[in-house]
Amino acid sequence: MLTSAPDLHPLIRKLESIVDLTEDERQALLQTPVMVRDLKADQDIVRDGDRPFHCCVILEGFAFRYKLIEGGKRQILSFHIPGDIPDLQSLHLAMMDHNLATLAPSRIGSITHEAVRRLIRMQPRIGEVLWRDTLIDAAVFREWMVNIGQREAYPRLAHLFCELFVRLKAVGLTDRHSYKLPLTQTELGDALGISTVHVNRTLQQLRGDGLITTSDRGITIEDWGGLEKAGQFDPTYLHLRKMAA
Amino acid sequence: MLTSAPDLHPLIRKLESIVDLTEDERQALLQTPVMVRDLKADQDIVRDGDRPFHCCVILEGFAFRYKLIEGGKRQILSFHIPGDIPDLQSLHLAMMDHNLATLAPSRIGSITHEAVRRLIRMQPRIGEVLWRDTLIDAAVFREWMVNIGQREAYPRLAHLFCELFVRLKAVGLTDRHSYKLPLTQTELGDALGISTVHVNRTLQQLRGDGLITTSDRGITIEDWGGLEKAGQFDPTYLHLRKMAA
DNA sequence: CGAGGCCTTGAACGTCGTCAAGTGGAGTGG
DNA sequence: CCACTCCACTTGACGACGTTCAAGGCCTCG
Repeated sequence: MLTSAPDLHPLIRKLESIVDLTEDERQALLQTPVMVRDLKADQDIVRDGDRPFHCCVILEGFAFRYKLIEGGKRQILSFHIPGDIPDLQSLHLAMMDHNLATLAPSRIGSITHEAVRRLIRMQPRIGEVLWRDTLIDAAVFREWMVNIGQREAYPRLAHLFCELFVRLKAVGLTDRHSYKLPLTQTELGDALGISTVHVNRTLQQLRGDGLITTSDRGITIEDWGGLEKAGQFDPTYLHLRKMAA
Repeated sequence: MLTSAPDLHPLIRKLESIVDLTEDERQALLQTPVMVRDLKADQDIVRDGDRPFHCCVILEGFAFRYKLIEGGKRQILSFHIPGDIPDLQSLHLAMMDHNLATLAPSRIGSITHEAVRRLIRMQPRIGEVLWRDTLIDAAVFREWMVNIGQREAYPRLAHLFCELFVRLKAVGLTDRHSYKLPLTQTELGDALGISTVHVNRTLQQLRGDGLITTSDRGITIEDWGGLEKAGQFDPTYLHLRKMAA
């Protein structure tokens, strides 16, 4: 748990996937005080009902947000990759209305709200970028609503795999057409609103149709065009500067 | 289509349901130039793919956001009531990724992005409130994801009716336990990810259980406690200052 | 008075959930 | 080094929640 010279480059890379940054802005970001922690997989970072006084940046690893409801069900709300600030909303919404946890062993940076506010005051354009980032967050929620509400299991899975590929590619975390994906089938199900058993069967179809192959903790897209079509995927809602292909 | 002395009070009322405003801030809002239009029901206000240069405020009536997908399906993303700024995200996301339309005859105000930016520059705290408003928007999306992804039709409908009641009450648009609700069963279905036929049958159950009664274009909650329980409703996610009961 | 929405109802079908059991790999401890 | 456990994945059977198709009634509006 160190407080010095943290590597905020994942954040900068992420922000540059949505806007240009000036040298001043980049410097201001790099000088922001960050506390870094290394967490194991499946550890809660912030919990429903908490009133956090800092925001988290994913520096390495994966995280996800989720809500639990009576009856033991869980809805996963989003997946987060290096550069994301999954609880940026806590800057203006005092109380957490969901949980944030690691999906895999991760390096997490914490920036106090105070420091974020100072950063925004010094570099107002960064404030706009952060606002914009939360708006993209909301845009992804909207697309997930469409996915969960209107599509069947097969396209639903396809769409998610497309989204993750494009987002990871935007921050340079893909390897050709493969990427790390430390998700269990239960987690996939909780994210997409389908049961684990059905995830299993549907994945087999996707593999059988030659769209993807899965390895230990990763996935390879064998037929991007086919997957995109199967998931009716259109990356516009991610509001990236340059689109992947 | 007039450009003078518009009544922005619905917006002020809405913003005051989430924060306190100073007199200066209220004045600044009232002096913001607004163009007012009266629209009929079922009219698109902004369309997917547009690059709007202004934001819309609902002054009277109801609106909703939706996405269309191949196959003719439609997902309704949110419902909007007087005081809401449903396309505030266009301030920082150039291209619309969904549609915005009226649900009933409505009076819509338009404020140019330019004017919004000026307002924020003059009254930075209003900028924070607007950011906060978009964050609440996202919080509602999250709760809808839970609703659509994890709950069955019966609680899903109950939850939506609870949410609309609390939101309308927060801006003073309820009458005891009744409120105007100009929604067809098809629209309810498209919002909740269930078919029209099933909405119909499930509504009959809600009525049969004495939780609600429906009139022409309105709904009355007959048993708030029961409805809340049926929908597992907890208004925390709306991040209002004072909660309704 | 006709037309078009919206609501309602019935019946058949299907996607998906639940229950249950079994496999296999990874990590733990004897 | 080999049980043993735990967890993720897999498979089969059955049932149910919800969809689709089809048709009829009611109200509003032109």
